[in-house]
Amino acid sequence: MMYICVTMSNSKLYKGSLNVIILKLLKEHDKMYGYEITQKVKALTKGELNITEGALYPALHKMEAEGLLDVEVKKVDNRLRKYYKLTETGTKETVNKLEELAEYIKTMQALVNPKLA
Amino acid sequence: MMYICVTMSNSKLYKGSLNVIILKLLKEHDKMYGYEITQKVKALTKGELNITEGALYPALHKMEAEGLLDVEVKKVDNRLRKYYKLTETGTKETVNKLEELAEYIKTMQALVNPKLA
DNA sequence: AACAATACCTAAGAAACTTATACATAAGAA
DNA sequence: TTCTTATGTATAAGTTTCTTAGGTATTGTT
Repeated sequence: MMYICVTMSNSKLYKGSLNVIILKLLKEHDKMYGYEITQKVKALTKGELNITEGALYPALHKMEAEGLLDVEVKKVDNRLRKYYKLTETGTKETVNKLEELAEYIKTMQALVNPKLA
Repeated sequence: MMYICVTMSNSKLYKGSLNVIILKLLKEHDKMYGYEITQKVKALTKGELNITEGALYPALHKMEAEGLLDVEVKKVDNRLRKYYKLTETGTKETVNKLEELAEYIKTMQALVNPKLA
């Protein structure tokens, strides 16, 4: 049997949206580890958005370096997990980034679909 | 007198959104020149989105090279203008890109504001 | 025994921006 | 008159952020 994929199998991320996705997930779920984030995004978007590890891990490390995230390493089933959670600064930043995103989406909709504006 | 800017004076573009903005404007206005596009975007978004020339002109050139746009040079008031318009391919591409954007916005809203999904 | 899933990581390269600069004309203010 | 602003084009250097492609290691499945 053969299936033909009709939908965009993996639409490209728009630049900057990865950070706000991570922040939002951490805001909702308190603490998460990298692999968990990739699976969560996949599930929430029904497979439409696939966060690649090559994008995710550097992003997490950077946000940690910027003081937005705290890390806690745990060993589960003899495998390493790095749990990330928002710092106070990170929580504030999340609010800002979410506002920015909402604003941006509104702006884009006004541009692209002016009749609804 | 001193004023403090409260709004995002110039929110960064999300990667990929510039192309679809250009395509959409050309779909609505038949033909436009670069400077006109920057002014139009500024007006439509009340100054919130400023398309920089360093982003715009290379993008126009690339879309022309890809066969999405046709160019027509005109001299107005002794100044050069390059009018761009959609080719047939460009028109089709515009439809696709607009669909993709709508899809992406929906996905992001589901991620970031799951209560409304 | 081999493969998929889980879990982390980085390096090389592409792509799309920003910033800065350049050139040129016209209009308006100092 | 000279300087700045607006109009109009363009490119070069640098940054950020992603994709692609690898690497390591454990556990569970075929």
